[in-house]
Amino acid sequence: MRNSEATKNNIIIASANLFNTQGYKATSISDITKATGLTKGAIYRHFDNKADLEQQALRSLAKLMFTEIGMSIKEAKTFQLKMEAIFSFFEEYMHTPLYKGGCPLMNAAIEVDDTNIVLRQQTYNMLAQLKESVGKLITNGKENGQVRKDIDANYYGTIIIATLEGAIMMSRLERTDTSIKHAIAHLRELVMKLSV
Amino acid sequence: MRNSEATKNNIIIASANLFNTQGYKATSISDITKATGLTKGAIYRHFDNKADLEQQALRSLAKLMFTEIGMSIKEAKTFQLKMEAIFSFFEEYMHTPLYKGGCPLMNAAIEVDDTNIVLRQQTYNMLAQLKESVGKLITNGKENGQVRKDIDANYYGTIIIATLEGAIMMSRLERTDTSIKHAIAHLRELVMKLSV
DNA sequence: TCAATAAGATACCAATCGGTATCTTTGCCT
DNA sequence: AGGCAAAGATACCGATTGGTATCTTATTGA
Repeated sequence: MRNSEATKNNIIIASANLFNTQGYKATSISDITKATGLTKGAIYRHFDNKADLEQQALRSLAKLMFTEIGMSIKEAKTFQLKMEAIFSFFEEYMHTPLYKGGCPLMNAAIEVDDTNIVLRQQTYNMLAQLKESVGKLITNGKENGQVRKDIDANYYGTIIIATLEGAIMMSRLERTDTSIKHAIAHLRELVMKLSV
Repeated sequence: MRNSEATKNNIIIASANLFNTQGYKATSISDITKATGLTKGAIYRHFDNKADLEQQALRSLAKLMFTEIGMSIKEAKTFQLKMEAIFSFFEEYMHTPLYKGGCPLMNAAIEVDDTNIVLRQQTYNMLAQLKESVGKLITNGKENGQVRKDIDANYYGTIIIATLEGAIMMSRLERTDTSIKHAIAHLRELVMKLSV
C-alpha cells in the first residue's frame, strides 16, 4: 500500500497552513484537495470529518511552535538569554515564519467562537502552556538568583505574552516589523528591571 | 413607505454584531435574515453585496469604538487622566461591551487576508487612527508639561496598544479579566514613568 | 504469481452559499 | 380615493459546501 502516514502528515501540514492563513471555517475541503493534490476521498480516509482535521492541524501548529521555542530556550543558559531567545523567535519569525499566516494561537483564539468548543479548549490549553513556559522561566530565574525575589511570575508572564501577541497583530496588519521591534525593545527594558 | 434609513441601520447593527462574533466570512446572509427578521430581498435592497455590508458594518463598529473612547478622553483633562479613561474603557468593556465578540480592530485584523483588500485597508486605517490618538495624547502631554520631553510618542503608543490588544485576546480566551487587569496595572506603571 | 487489502479516485448527495428577478405590500401625495 | 413608487417578501438560480458510497489502483505477503 502507499505510505499512509506520510500522506496523512502532508494533509495536516497543508491544511494547517491554509487554516492559519485563511481561517478554519473559511478553508474548504476542496481548498485542501488543491493544496495537497489529493482528492476528497483520500482526505476523508485519514480524518473522520473536517473538525477532526482542524484539531489535528492546530495540534501540529502548536507542536511546531512549542518545540521551536522550547529548543531555543533550552540552549540559552540564563534567564536573560532565555528571554532573548523568545524575543528573537518572535522577531525573526516575521521574516522567516515557521508557518504562514501569523501566530496560530492568536489566529485560533480570535476565530473560535462557542460553536467550536473543542478547538476553543485546544487554543485555551495552548495559551496556558505558553503562560506556564514564561512563568517557569521567571520562577527558575528567581531560584537561580537572576530575577528579583519580589517578582510575580504569573503577572509578568501575562504582560510579556500580551505585548508580543498584540505587537504581532499590529506588525502583520502594517506589513512592517517596527511594532514588534518596539514591543521587544520595551520588553528588554522590562527584563532588565526584573533582573537582580 | 417604511422607514428605510432605520431598517438599513438595523441591518448594519445586527450584522456588525454577527461579523464581530462569528467572523465576516463565517456569517451568512441567512444568518443576518434570522437576526433582523428581514428577508434576503430586503437586505439586498440596501446593500450592493455582502462585501458592501461588511464594510459598512466594520465602519459602524469603528465609529462606535472611536466615539466612545474619544468622548471619555475628552472629559479627562490631564494626560494621566486621559490614559486612565482609555484603560477603563478596555477594562469595563470586558463586562459591559459596546459590541459583542471582542475588539473589532483585532477581529478584523486577524481575519482579513489578501483576498479582501478593502476590508484590510479599512482595518489598517482603524489601527492607524488608534495609534495616532494615543500618540497625540502623549505629544499633547509633552506640550503641557505632563510628559517627559524625551519620550517617543509613536514608540509608546505602539507599546500601549499592543499590550491592551494582546491582553484582551487573552482575557477573552480565558474568560477572566485577570489578564487585562494585569496589563492595565503594568501600563499604569508605564504612564507614571512617562510622567514628568 | 496472484489474491487480499489498503489507499486513493470518482461520482454523487442534500444543504447552503451569495445573488437576482419578480411579485406583493405599504404609505405618501395629489 | 386612488395611483405611484419605494420597501420588503417570495421563489428561484448556479456554484459550492461537508460528507459518503462505490469503484479503481497499488502494494504486500503467501
